[in-house]
Amino acid sequence: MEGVDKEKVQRIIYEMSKGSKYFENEKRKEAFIKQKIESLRAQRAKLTEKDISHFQMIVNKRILELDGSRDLSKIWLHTDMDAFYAAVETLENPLLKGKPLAVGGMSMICTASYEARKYGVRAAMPGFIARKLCPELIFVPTNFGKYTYYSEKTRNVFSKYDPDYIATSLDEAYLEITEICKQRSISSEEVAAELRNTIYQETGLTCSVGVAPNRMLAKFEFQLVEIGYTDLIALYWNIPVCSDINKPNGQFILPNDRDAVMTFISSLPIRKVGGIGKVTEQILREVLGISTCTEILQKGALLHALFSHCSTGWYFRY
DNA sequence: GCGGATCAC
DNA sequence: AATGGTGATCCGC
Repeated sequence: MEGVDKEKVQRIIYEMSKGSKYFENEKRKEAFIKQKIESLRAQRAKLTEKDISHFQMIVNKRILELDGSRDLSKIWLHTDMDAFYAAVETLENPLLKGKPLAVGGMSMICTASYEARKYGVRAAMPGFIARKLCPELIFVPTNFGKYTYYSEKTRNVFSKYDPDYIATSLDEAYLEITEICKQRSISSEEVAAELRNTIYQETGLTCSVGVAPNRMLAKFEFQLVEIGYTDLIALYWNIPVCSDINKPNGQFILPNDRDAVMTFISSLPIRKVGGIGKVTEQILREVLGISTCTEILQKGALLHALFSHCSTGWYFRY
C-alpha cells in the first residue's frame, strides 16, 4: 500500500513487542526455521551435476504434462468484499465514514478500514499496537450477526450467477460463470462489472473481483481424496490472486489464453500463491533464491531434489 | 497413524 | 497488560 512508512511501522511494532512472551516465542520459531534452512542448504550443496540433470529431466516431463492438461475452457470468478467488517460497520454508522477504523479490540483486530491501513494498521494486528500506529484509530467490537446478514445478501446475488457458487468465508466466494457468459453472450468483464454493481445496489458495499480460467475446482474437494492432490489443485490459485490486483472496488480479468496465463504468472511473487505462506517463502528464498514463480520453473530440478514429490508437484501446479 | 507446523480466513 | 479461533493439509516421525 502506497503512503505507508514501512520502516516506521516495523520499528513501532518491534518496540511494542519486544520482551513479551509472544515475541520470545516468535524468536524461538525463527531459530527453528533458520536451522531447517541450514540443513536444506547442506543437502543442496551435496547434489552433483549428474543428480541435477537427472532431476531436471523428471521435472521437464512433469511440466509438459501439466502444461498439456491445463483446462482453459472455463471461466471462474472470485469475489472479495472490500474491508468487509469495517465496511458493514460504516454502512450502519455513517459517522465512521472516511475515518480510520478497526473492527476488533485491544488484543486483536480482524479488519482495518482503508484509512486505517494508511497508518500500517492491518488485520490480525493487536489493537494496542494499532493504536500506537494511529492514535485517532476508532475501535468497533465485532458483531458477526451483522456480517452474516450482509453476507447473506451478497450470496443471494451470487446464486443468480452460479447457483453452485462456493463460499469460502463470509466475504469471499467463487463463481463459475462460463454458462452465463455463453447464454447472454457477454464477456466475463461485463459479468464482473454487473455483479459488482448489483452487489452495491443490494448492500451498499463494494467488492473486488478477479476472473481467470480454472479447472476442476468444483470437483476439487471430492477428487482430492481419490486421486491424490498434486494434479488437482492446478490452476485454481490464480483466481484469488486476480481479485487482489485492482483493490478496492476493482476488477481484473485474466483471459483464457495460455500465453496470458504464463505472462501473468511469470512476474508473480510466490508469496501470492495460495499455500505459500511466510515460512515457505522464506525457505525458498534463502535456500534456493526463489522469489518469483518463473524462478520456480527455472530451479525445478533443485526443488525436486530437496522437497518431497508431493510438494514439488504442488509448486508446479500452474 | 499422530502431533506439530503451516496456511488461509 | 495485551498477539485470534477454526479447520484443513502436510511433514516427519
